[in-house]
Amino acid sequence: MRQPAGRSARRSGGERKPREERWAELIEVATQVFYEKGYDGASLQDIADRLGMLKGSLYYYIQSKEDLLFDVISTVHRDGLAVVRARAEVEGSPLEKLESVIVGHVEHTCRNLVPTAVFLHELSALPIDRRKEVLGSEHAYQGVFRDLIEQAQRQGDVRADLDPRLAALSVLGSTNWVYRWFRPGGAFTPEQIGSELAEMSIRGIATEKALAARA
Amino acid sequence: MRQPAGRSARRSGGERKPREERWAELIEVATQVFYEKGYDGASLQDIADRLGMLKGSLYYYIQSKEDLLFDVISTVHRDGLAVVRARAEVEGSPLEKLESVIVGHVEHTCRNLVPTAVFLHELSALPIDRRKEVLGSEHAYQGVFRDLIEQAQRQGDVRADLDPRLAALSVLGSTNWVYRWFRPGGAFTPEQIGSELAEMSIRGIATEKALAARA
DNA sequence: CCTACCGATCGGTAGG
DNA sequence: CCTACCGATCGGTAGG
Repeated sequence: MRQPAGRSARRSGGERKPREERWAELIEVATQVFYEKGYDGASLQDIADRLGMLKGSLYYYIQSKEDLLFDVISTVHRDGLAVVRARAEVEGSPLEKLESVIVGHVEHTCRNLVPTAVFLHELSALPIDRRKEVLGSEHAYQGVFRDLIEQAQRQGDVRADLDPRLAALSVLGSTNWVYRWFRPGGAFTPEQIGSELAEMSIRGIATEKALAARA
Repeated sequence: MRQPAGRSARRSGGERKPREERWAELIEVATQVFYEKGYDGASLQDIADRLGMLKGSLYYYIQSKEDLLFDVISTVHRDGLAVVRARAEVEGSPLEKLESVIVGHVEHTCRNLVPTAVFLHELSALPIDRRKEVLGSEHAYQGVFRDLIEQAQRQGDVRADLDPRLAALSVLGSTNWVYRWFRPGGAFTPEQIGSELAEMSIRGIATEKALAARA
């Protein structure tokens, strides 16, 4: 790790910032620009402009444009996965866990709208090996939902005739879609959306027995 | 409308085709390339290569790259909207209509996977006026779902405490998401997916009374 | 449809 | 971080 050099000429007279701090700014700006223009539509020039540096100077921090996308995507995916896994491990029945997982997932999505949108839109811009590095072995995210649905099904809390994969995809669709319409300060809070979507999802797949016991 | 000129030199010896036929090929190829690479990642060179013509020759058919995207997107949107509107008008209760609309929407999505994916991913690449031209006044698509949910709610078939907008977005999320995981020849047929997603959606929002009457 | 081009911009690099 | 640069490619055009 090289250290930034000392007193060279600056572009707009600002103080040079520590590497870590500048890196954080870089990622924040890159996230925003990828969100607005898409990965391919965004240029390093756009990003450099907003940071007040020259395009070539970005290579002091990165090896390639792709590094920026990878950081944005892997961070939001790792954090989101941690949220749902934590909620899948607390005390409770599988159906109760699933409800909590859905709420956590939706709230995390609302609170990380921009990086989540980049993740869901631009994952395909990563080469396949880095894509796998992000997603982990198997569909980790999807697996959390499907496993809980299967467990709930064995307990008679989810309808027996339902395919757990299909049910998981239905729930993930309903919840992930939030990234397309949620607006901070809009008609609904993340908590409202989380609890309402969870309610609809649970009712959509649960047995009458489980629903009666819940009330 | 100019007619293609007669006997000029050809690139690979093939016969020159009628304008309409060639235009259909152009759109088909463009749809596929936009799907694979995204609109910004796709070049007119890519498209011309697959058609066996030169990049500049594309301008015999189009005025700009954007024309291609606009055609792809407006066609699939128009067709999909026609499907759900037709099903919203047949005989039946609002809840029955909604179920039919969901089935139709999902099956249309499965059978038009590639253009649907381009629509859902690249709409934002269109300038705002052409975007509005595609979507029509207000959110036409979303409106079909929301209106039916509101009507069903007035009849006591959808839970009274549910926000119809939120419910519509939940259903649209679950069903639109199909474009990300459906594979022709995979584990599920479009009919299966349509009927299962509809079942989950209806159960998720309906009152117990309506569900009992349905069975 | 092809020939033959153009200006602009892209991601990226050597050297300091 | 800046200076100064490169090869490649982009969408698009004039003229036939």
